[in-house]
Amino acid sequence: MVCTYHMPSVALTRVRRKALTLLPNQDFVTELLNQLNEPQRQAVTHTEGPVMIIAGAGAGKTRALTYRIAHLINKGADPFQILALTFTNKAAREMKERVMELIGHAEGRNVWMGTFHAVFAKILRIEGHHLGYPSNFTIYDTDDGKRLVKNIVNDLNLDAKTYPASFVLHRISSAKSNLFTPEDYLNNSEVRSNDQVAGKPMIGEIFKSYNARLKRADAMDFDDLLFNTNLLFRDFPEVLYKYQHKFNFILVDEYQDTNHAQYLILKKLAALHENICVVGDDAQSIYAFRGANIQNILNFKHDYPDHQLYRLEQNYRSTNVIVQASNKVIANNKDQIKKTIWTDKGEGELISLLRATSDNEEATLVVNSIFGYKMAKQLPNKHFVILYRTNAQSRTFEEALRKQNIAYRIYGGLSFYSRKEVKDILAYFRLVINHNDEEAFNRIINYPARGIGKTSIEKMIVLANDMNTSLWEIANTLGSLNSGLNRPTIARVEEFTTMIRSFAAQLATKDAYELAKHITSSVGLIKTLKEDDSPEGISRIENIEELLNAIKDFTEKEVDQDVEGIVAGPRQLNEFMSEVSLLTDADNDDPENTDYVSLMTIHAAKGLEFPYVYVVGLEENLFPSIQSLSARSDLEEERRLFYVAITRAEEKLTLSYAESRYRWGNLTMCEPSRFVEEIDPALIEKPRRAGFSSPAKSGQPHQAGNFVKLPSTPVTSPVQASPEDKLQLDNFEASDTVGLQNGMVVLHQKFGKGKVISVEGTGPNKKATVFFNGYGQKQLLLKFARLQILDE
DNA sequence: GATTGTGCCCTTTTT
DNA sequence: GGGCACAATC
Repeated sequence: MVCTYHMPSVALTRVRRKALTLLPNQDFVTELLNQLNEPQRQAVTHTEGPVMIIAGAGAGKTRALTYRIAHLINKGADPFQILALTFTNKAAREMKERVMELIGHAEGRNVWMGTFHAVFAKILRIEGHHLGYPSNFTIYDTDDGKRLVKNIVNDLNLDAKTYPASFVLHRISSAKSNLFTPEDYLNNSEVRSNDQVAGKPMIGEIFKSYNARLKRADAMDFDDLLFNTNLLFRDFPEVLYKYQHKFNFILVDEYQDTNHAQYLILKKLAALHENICVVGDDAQSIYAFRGANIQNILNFKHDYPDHQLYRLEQNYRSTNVIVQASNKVIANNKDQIKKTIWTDKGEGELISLLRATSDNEEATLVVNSIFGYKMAKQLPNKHFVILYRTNAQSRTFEEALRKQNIAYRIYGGLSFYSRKEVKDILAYFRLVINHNDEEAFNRIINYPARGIGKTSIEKMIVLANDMNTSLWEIANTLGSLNSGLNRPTIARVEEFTTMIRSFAAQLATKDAYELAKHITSSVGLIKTLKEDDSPEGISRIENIEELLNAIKDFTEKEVDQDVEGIVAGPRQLNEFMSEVSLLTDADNDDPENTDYVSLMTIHAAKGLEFPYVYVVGLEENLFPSIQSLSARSDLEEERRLFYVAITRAEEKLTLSYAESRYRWGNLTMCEPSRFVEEIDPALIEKPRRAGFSSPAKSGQPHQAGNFVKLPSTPVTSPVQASPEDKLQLDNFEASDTVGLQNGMVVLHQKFGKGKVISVEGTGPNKKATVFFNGYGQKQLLLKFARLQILDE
């Protein structure tokens, strides 16, 4: 955990001003700088004034940042005065580790290093009272936000189909990222007419209510952390001055991904010293969908006319084949700053392209390829990563890896902290810490069941809305209100609030683990879960145990002293909770067992590198995604995403696609992605496919890159001959299985003889359900299955 | 009020 | 294929 929040009572004014004991060590500095190339060295040693570093993929961006921090401290800068902002916890942690390696643990840990959200949350816990927030405010995640929007849509008697929670929330998020208040939103005629045209005129009203409900719950969503920080610095100059003064040196990673709110905060913070160094690559901007604004790179040039620009164009990561392929791909984008990325790492292996008939076969092919390389070259699992566009694609690879007994780890997806049972327990902790947290209240008031039903809760919510107060307040004054609840129900609600209060009373006296354990056992959740002895039920209990273990680790862990003057002591539950809300699954690495194949979305892979990279699911409508095809800017973002994907590879890049894939339980036809065609064919090895053999079964995996090629399969590069290829396939289907009917006996190259159960769909989507002896029922796309009719 | 059953939407991507 | 909201039934 990088950015640790500590007790808010410890004010920043209790400064433990460190004497600058570390004298510049000339040998060390020289050695440090000798490890850099010329532009890197210039960027690192140019410490005063605004600096922008435009760095290509693999050009040593992180290295420049970490060395810069080390160099600053060596020159005598106080680590407490350095602020380094990243976009992911993982990036922040890695940077911190590298800085500590360079200059030692004692100094390195004092640098303020964390994600925008984590650092600003920390500041808001200390300063939020200026804006009317208590220091124990809750951070609502997307899930909480969606529930709240749903409730509001319901309360306003709006149609849930016209106002889907995720859509509304996205609009609200964009508005907040651009610093729109609900009032700004409602008064903006352009926005309003957009909503009007879209048939969703009430979004502004929902936004207004959403913000009011957040405030009432003493809660902020992710966007509020930025919005409110900006507000704080805008309206409270003395607070701004304090932090301007504190952060003498500001460093920002992945600057191309900053949104408008982040841009303005940075501008304000840096205004006093103007010692701001931003590092970015426009080609790797992949977060425009959540408000990132590449224009911020241009704004930087305008805001700081005397800035110095450094370009890092030498790629140290990848082979020439990979660098050339990525240059070619990104050249298709109109919007870009021209760069010439080069490497002297040597040509390297050609890019492999795997073509599979189905998503399952794609997974088998990829995993067999991994297995082959592992065996042939004796490589550890951690050299491999499988990258995909959407989280949903992980399943088939997971299964294939499990079959081959290869250790793997999935990043993202349904994260540990978003599992229902974990969220339930966390809701108890949240409510204990912040009684006004309504999402938590709603979640657990009747879970486990304590006889407080839906109608009772509805009545309380109506009361809360009428009196504009929190649910907690209503729950505590039910006896004196004309609530319409019956006496036994009121008694049960009172029992609940009394219990929560008794937990709260122990916040200060028990450490995080003791209290968490006490709450978990007192509320009877484990007991409820134990009644379910299915595998899922058992895994739920295990997850809760895992959560308690995590809290135990946290409690025992040494306090990271990155707030000045912090008093070490047993760590408490509210400290744990303030960290957990900004955590994602990727932040839970098990240090004991690190040798696994990684599976993650391309977004999650940004900033990482692996020797062997598999980019899978390269199909039109999946990658690029179907939503991106209507606007050029969206398509270009997808292309940048592809660029990010292929530039993760150090030695060997393998691309794959499937010709058919299950989506939403339906078999869909796929065409290879246009991105594959954008790579110079000379850089790609002839495509291979596994044909219809079943390699996983034999236990005899193929040698690296040596798949069975079936003579009957037309093997052509999709780059050169895909139309022709398709034509052949179409003809095949038309001539051979056009008259396929129920009850016919057919021959399949892999499954053998089978009987047709049903035929559905038309044209290229025509498919048959066939029962094969020994294989069972299969759904086959006629276009690919090449069924031979034996008998009628 | 709780439990079980049924239809409906879903899939971008993350802090 | 699966999770979740709503409906029907005890």
